[in-house]
Amino acid sequence: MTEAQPLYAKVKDHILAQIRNGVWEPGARVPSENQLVESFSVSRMTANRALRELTAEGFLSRVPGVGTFVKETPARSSLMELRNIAEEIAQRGHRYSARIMARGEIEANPALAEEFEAKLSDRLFHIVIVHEENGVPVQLEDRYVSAAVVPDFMAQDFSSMTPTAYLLACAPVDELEHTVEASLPTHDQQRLLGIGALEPCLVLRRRSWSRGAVVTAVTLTYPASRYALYSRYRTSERGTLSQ
Amino acid sequence: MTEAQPLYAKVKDHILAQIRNGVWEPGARVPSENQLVESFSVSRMTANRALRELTAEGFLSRVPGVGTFVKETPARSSLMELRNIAEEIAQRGHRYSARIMARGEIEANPALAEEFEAKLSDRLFHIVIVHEENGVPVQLEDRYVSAAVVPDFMAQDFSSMTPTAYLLACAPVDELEHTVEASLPTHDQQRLLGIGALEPCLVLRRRSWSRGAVVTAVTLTYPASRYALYSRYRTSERGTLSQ
DNA sequence: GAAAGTATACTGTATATACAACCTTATACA
DNA sequence: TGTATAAGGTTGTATATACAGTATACTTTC
Repeated sequence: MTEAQPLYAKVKDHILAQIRNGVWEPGARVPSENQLVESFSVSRMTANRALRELTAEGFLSRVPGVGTFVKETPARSSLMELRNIAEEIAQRGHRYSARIMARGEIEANPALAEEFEAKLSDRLFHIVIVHEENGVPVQLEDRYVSAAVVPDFMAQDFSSMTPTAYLLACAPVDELEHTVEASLPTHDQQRLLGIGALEPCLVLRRRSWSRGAVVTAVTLTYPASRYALYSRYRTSERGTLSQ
Repeated sequence: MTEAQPLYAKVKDHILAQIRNGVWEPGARVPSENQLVESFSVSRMTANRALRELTAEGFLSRVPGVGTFVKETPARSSLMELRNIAEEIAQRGHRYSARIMARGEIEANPALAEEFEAKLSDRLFHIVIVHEENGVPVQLEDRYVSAAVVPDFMAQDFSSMTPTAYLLACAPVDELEHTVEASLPTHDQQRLLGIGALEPCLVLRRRSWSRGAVVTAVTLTYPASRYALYSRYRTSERGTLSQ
């Protein structure tokens, strides 16, 4: 967990933490490169790299001759909010249930290592859950979790709290990646979801990052006839839409 | 227009150009830092910055002790942004083309009237376009547009400017609704997209509002094998990092 | 008092140098 | 033949140094 971290990453983390904890509000001035040189005992190039990367990542804005400032970040709603499927079903007045079909701890294979931006020897938790609405399977969750980031993951009781909810409570998400595609179900998926071979499925893949590390990678499979993804939101004043 | 460009930017541009022009295919090896030092007469730190930034931007992948390689970039579309499919395809260095399969003006039927929150007598434009990447259909666009909001819609030449781009220029979007589902293609869709009956499709439905009125309702159908929806963003950041 | 000049602080870029970690390949040895 | 070992190339990080460009505050000059 406590890996040897490069110096520039330590500086980045410190600044990000101040922003996340609200110590430095949007618009606030961030220490100059020379001040960071003093307080962290690093070279100016190292401080510069930390500030430059945070700027490229959208957290800061810099003005030559003036200083560095926390960027204004209006809230954005997204198509893919991290919604809790249990709550969602309950909200519709239906009965939620879950069946855990598999759980274990494995070593990362090459594909998983790349997905987690980690090494081959790293350990991952794996869990397969079928989520049901009124007893009918509506979502197949196939999830890998970094054991380094969330060591206590397996101790949880996922019939009472969904993995999504638990992970959100453990590690603040600061980056999300989604891929949505359509596919016909495999034999396993047909069996677990109780659907036919010709029923198309939505497949949503999500990776989430916390403090620069991949926390979890999950594949959610929805039978098309029982589920659709939906979102509706207002765009902010300045507009989140690019052409 | 030829601005004074930093050296690291010149190196970046050169590498990007080779990738965009297809000189360096995905997976191909990129010159090492020391080779760039030689050919560009820069210091290794400058070459390193160029390669590091291109890696952060998703164009390259680097392996310590081995080398730097052009990253594979699968066909993906951003979920959150209203992006122009023509630009998206061009950005991948591929050829974009479009075929208009139908266009006309109709009166709203009950279903459409409800969708547009309008009256039955209201007039709507209808257009069906097949978007192609390197001559292969990748998206079927079935769009209705409010004639009241965008009276000049039909006067446009949609082989040179996509409807999305035109509508964005006409009416600022202040609300968006998305639905994503999976389905098997209808006969018409099979014919228009040139796919088989067993190829599942992603179906994205979008409604957009401007000044309280529905501007357009569109159904986009993507063959699963040729396209996936993609988004990646930082939760505290404004712009989507689509790459 | 206003304009011009000056000092200072800050960011942006570029270089030379150094060392660590990693991977591949060739070589020496058992 | 198989196994260590060494060598060389590659990326990753860190430092010290230098100079350019920009904005602000202060001082001088008219």
